[in-house]
Amino acid sequence: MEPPSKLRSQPTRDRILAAAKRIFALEGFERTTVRAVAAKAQCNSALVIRYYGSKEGLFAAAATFDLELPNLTGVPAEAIGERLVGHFLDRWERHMNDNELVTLLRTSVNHEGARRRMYEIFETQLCITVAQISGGKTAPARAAFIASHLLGLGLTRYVLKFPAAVALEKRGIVTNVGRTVQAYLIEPISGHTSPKR
Amino acid sequence: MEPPSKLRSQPTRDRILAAAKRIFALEGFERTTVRAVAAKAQCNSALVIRYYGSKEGLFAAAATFDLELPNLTGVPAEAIGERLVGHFLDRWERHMNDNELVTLLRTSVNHEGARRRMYEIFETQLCITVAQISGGKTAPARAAFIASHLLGLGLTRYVLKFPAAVALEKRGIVTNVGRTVQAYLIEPISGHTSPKR
DNA sequence: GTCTATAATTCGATAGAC
DNA sequence: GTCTATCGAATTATAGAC
Repeated sequence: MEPPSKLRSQPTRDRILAAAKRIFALEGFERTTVRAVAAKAQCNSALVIRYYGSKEGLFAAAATFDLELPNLTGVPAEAIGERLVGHFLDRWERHMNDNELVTLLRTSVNHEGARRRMYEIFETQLCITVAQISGGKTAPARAAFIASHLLGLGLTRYVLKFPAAVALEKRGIVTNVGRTVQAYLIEPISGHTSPKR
Repeated sequence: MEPPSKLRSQPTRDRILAAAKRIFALEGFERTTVRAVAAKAQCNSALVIRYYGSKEGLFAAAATFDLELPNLTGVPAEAIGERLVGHFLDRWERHMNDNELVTLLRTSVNHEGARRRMYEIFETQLCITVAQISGGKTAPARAAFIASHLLGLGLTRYVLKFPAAVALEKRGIVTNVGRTVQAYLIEPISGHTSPKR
C-alpha cells in the first residue's frame, strides 16, 4: 500500500508520526501540543505542520487503526467467544505505549472525528463479523452487547488502569469474558432493536 | 449536608454550577472554557473564578457523584444482577444532558483527578457491594468484570452513542446484561487476582 | 456582588532565511 | 529539508472600579 518513499525527509516524517502516536495515546488530543511532538521527534515544530498540514491532520495520520479480526471459519463454534476475546487483548497490548486503540478510546469521547472512526470500526469490522456468526437482524444488538463489554474492558484495564482490572490474568479474562461473548453470539437474546415500534 | 445559604450570591453560584455541569458533560474538561460557562450562566467570567477559585475547582464542584447503590438485602439472590443493571441504567439516564457519570467518564480518560474519582467510586461503592454478595478474595476480580461491562455499556450507549447501543430496549439490557452480571457475581470464576505470583 | 479591563501564557500556524 | 522568528487568537486568572 505504501511504497518506500524516496523523500529525503522520510526519516523525519516517521519520527514525527511515531512521537505523535505516543503522545496522543498518553495525553489525548487536546493536551497534546505540536511543540511536544516536535520535541520528542527532535525536530522543529514548524516541520510537523509542514508535513501533516495541521494538528488535525497529524492526528488523522496517527490514529489509523485496523481491528484485524481473525478468520473464524473452521474455528469450533463453541470456541469463538474465547478466540475473539484473546484477539482483542492482543490488539490492546500491541505497542503498549502508543497503542492506536488506546488513542482512539481516549480521544473518541471528546473528539468527533475519533468518535466516528471508532464507530466505523464497530460497524465495518465487529458488527459484520458478528452477523456472519449469528446472522439475521439480531446482529446489531449482539454486537452492541459485545462491544460494550470489550471496550469497557479496554477502558478499565488499559486506560483507567483500575488495579483490580490490571491484575486480572489474561487467561482468566479469556475464559470468563469469552464465555460471556459466546453467550451474546449464540444464545437467544431479548429486547433487541425494534426501530419500527 | 448543605444548609440553605444566606448568601445573596447563591442564585448566581447555582446558575454557574448548573451551567458547568452541562458544559463539562457535553464537552469534557479541556474544551470547556470558563467564558462559556459564564455565558450560559449569564454572568461575568470573573465571577466563576471568584466563586470556585479556578477551573479545576469548578470541575471538582461540578463532577461530584454518588452511585447510590440500592440496599440489596432481601432481594432474591437470583435477581441481584438485573437489579444492579437496572439501577445503573437509571443512574446514567438521570439528568440526561448534564449527567455527572457522563461527565466523569468523559473526563477520566484524560484528567487524573477525574480518573481517581472514578476509581474511588469503583472501590468504595461497587467493589464493596460485590464483596458483600460474593465474599472473599474473588470480589475484586468479579467487580472488575462487572465494571468493565457496565462502564462499557455507558460508554457505547451514552457517550459514543453507537446507534446499535442506543436502540437497545431498556428491559432487554436489564435481562441480558443482568444475566451476565449475575454470573460474574455468583458463578465460579477463574484467573482472579494473584498478586504474589 | 458584579462588572470592565487586562496581564501573562500558551497555542496553532505562517513567512522566509539558510 | 530544516530552521528562526513571529503573528494572531485563545486561554486562565487577576486588579480594581462601581
